[in-house]
Amino acid sequence: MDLVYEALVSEGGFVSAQDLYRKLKDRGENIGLATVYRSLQSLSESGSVVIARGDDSETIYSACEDGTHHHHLRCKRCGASVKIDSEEAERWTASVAREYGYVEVSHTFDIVGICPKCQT
Amino acid sequence: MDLVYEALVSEGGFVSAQDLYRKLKDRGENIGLATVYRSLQSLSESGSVVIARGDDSETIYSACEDGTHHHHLRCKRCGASVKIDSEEAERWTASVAREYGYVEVSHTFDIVGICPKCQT
DNA sequence: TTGATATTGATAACCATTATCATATTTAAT
DNA sequence: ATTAAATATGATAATGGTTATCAATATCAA
Ligand SMILES: [Mn+2]
Ligand SMILES: [Mn+2]
Ligand SMILES: [Zn+2]
Ligand SMILES: [Zn+2]
Repeated sequence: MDLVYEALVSEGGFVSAQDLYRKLKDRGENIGLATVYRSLQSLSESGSVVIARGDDSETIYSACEDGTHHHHLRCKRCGASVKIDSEEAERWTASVAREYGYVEVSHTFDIVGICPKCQT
Repeated sequence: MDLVYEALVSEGGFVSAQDLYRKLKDRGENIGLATVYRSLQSLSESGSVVIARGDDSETIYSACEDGTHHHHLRCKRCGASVKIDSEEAERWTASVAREYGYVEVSHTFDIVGICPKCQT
């Protein structure tokens, strides 16, 4: 668990469970894939890891200490992400939900692009 | 292809390929699961079907003739969805992308709640 | 020390999706 | 209408990320 969290923190951005597992193994750690999944799962439940869905069918994870509601702008090349303020978008979703009479409305924003460093 | 499209239209909202397949079989149609996937795939490429990712790991599809960029507010109970105007959110994402120097930025909004009909 | 409890790693199972392939259907040319 | 090539279809196997299982190991409290 601590090992997985460390590795994820040092990763800096979003990474898949499989990739994280490979990197840990390559580093010589004795760890199982199931443990990586389990750790990421409980870390996300405890709020220190955020989850997103990459372009493909892999779930990707990133360490994020901030427990308050926010979103990320993520690089599709390297996985780097920046926390972004979303007040404006929050108000928009709330007003849309009200307009159509939907309740218990939640949302997921997946915003991806190419970060400054990855631009040739 | 036409059969799949019809079924999806009559469905009204979002539904998974597996569910659509089951409903077609229950209706007595002679169709294969692969054909359902293939049809939904090409329909989405031709722009008459939109794709989203449900809470679980299933991809869900909905007939949507509107080829312009827009988003949906979807009911997590019955799959019903309403097309929503997102100009405000579009401007927000564009400004965020500019602020952090990200280019080629695209986004996916998944906004789900409980529709008026499904509220007890 | 000892016994109960929780964690771990290896591996099998799961399941949505895709690839394969033989058959059936459509299309175009003769 | 015949025939041959091209395309679409359904059945089924394969893929791959994720989860379940389980025996072994570590942790903890008497
Ligand atoms: Mn938000
Ligand atoms: Mn948009
Ligand atoms: Zn980058
Ligand atoms: Zn509903």
